[in-house]
Amino acid sequence: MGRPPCCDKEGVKKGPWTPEEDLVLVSYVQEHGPGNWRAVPATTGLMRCSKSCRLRWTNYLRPGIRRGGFSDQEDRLIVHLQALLGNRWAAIASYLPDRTDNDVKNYWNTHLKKKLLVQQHQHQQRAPSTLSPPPNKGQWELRLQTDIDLARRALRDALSVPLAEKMMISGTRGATAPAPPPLPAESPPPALVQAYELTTRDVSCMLDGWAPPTPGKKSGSPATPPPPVAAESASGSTSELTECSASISSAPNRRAAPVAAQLFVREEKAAAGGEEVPLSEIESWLLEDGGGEQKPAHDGLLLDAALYNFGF
DNA sequence: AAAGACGGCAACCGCCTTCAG
DNA sequence: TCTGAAGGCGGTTGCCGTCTT
Repeated sequence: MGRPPCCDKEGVKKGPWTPEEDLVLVSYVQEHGPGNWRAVPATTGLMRCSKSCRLRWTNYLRPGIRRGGFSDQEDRLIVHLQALLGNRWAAIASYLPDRTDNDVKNYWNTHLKKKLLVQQHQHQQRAPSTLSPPPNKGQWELRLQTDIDLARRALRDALSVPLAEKMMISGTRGATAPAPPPLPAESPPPALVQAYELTTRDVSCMLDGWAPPTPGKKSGSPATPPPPVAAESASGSTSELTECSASISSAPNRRAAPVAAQLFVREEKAAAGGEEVPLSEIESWLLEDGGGEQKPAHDGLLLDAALYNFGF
């Protein structure tokens, strides 16, 4: 015996979501919280599969999502992480607290991959010996260590950018999101507001004051307590963006603790003169070595070619 | 100005893991 | 303990807007 079926295949609507459907879904989540997606179609009358509802929420309607306008820092972080983790987009996106795995994946496939190929091609023309025959075992071990060192250094670099810079949108690349409308006086600063894609922001505004319920024992991280940021962000001194990041990190079914989100809050608290937030284990791992410069050990390292030729 | 090519991205598909019954 | 659905995730598709000819 298993669970009852989530939804029958017949009569399920496909294709783009309408604003009305979005509104229904947002209202449901506002009332019940994210999760138990199989109940959404039955409860709301939406003619959508539960999976489709979850996808729509996690990728577009969830508060705090930033669309398009990837910064150079984000570019670098994605490239580094992709080199280290491969196409594990969910893991990569966990280091970009306001990005979704789908967004990162699309951005990689449509922008970064091409950019990387061009840069690699240019590098091969400058130094054809770069892509040399595979190394022997000793070299391979050295390579692996270099990969790890590079990734750590990259993460340090990317995550140590001043908070204000992180929150700024470059506006020179990626999707051309329309400029947000004028904001009321009590709204967050423009730099923060720009972080939201227009339509998503509109819907997200409906969720003001809403906080995700405490994750149940459902899949994901049953033994993992919510990150510190979730509770601390409710202090009122933190920005809307921080709260969004916190709500993301504390959302149910989130497997990896978003380190970047924690760093976000640490930096913001430090900037505001607040108390020091303890370093997590991962942060400590990232930041150990005292930020010492590490040089690539091999010319033949493909990762080196990717990273350094990419202009990083 | 029109038509075809191209690129970006939202959404679907299918596989895998987790977990409820 | 077993079964099968839910949820998560990465790959892929197809629509739509933009660009080029």
